Amino acid sequence: MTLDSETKAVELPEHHGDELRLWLRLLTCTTLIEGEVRSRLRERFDVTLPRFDLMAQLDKVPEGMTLSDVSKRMMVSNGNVTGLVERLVESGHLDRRTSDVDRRVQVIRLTKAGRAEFRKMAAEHELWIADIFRDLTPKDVRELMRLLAKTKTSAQKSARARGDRG
Amino acid sequence: MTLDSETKAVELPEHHGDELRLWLRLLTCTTLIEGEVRSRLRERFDVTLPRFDLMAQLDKVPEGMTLSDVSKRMMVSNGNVTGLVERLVESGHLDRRTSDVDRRVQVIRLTKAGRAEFRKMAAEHELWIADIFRDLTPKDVRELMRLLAKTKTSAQKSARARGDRG
DNA sequence: CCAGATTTCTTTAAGTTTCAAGCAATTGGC
DNA sequence: GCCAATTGCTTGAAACTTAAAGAAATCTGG
Repeated sequence: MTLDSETKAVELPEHHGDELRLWLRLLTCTTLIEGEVRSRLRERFDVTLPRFDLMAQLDKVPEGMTLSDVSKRMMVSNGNVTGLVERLVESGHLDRRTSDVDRRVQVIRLTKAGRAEFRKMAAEHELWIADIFRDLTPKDVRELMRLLAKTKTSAQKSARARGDRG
Repeated sequence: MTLDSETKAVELPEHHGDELRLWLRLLTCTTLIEGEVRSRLRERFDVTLPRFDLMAQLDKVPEGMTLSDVSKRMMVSNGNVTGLVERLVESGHLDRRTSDVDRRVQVIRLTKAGRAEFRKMAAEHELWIADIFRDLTPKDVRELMRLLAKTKTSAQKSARARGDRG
């Protein structure tokens, strides 16, 4: 018993290396895919990933969203969205108007041109993603979906437990 | 048969929604965890995530690495590393010297102080990660590792097939 | 040896991102 | 109605990021 506790001493203060390796692998996968998508978007459509992401959010809601909504959905800061929207309005992709009921609120929508351009990009984008995940069987995909859902819940719980607000 | 092909028409041009949803979920998970780690690093140690990541790379290799090595390992651009290293040398965390054998090459290492500080941060960091993944069973972790490995390989293959270099 | 190609790193411009501070509008309690 | 707190957004500073172009050193094949 004494011997046993000695041999295991190195990993005694709890063994958390597996979770760390998992996190690094998750990060590597995402970085890899994100970089690939970013390259293709630039090369094929000369658009940045953040702009594409913002347009993707808006495409789902024809009646438009507030900046706060976008900010929450994209999980980025308010100030970030302000700047992104500014440039997309400038380039004619977005339409922006102040809410009638609350003059603090800015409602943004895709313009007709913006929507058309986004749909064109989104169609190709979907094929890229399919190609990137080509080696995964439908069962792999289902299983990953399940495990990532569990991961998300776990992470959210951990964040909430800490205090959540800085 | 004619009827069948008509009813399926909407999803005929290939069905790739599952992969897209999987990608979005993967991205959500990573963004969520990354944000949580970023917050904690700032709050607890007043350090940014990129600096922590760079120091983590260097901690694994006491004899030091070149900027190119770091750039490849972190999957970020060369210019990015140049700036990061500049600031970390400035703050005394990194030591930098020109290689004797190749005067283009800059070798960087953690200073004694830098290493001590990193080790302190890394110990807590590992606990945060363990907490974030708390709900996953050891089996879940193994399974995720396996599926993400497969995903990584698939994504790399897809990137290579495209041409890889922009 | 030498010219051209390659590699390593830096620089530049533009854009993204966060955090913190601040302003304006709204809401809620009294 | 009024004041305080909250909410929605903007601004400013600093840092991060990429892509592209450039400088310096090395390598390669004559």
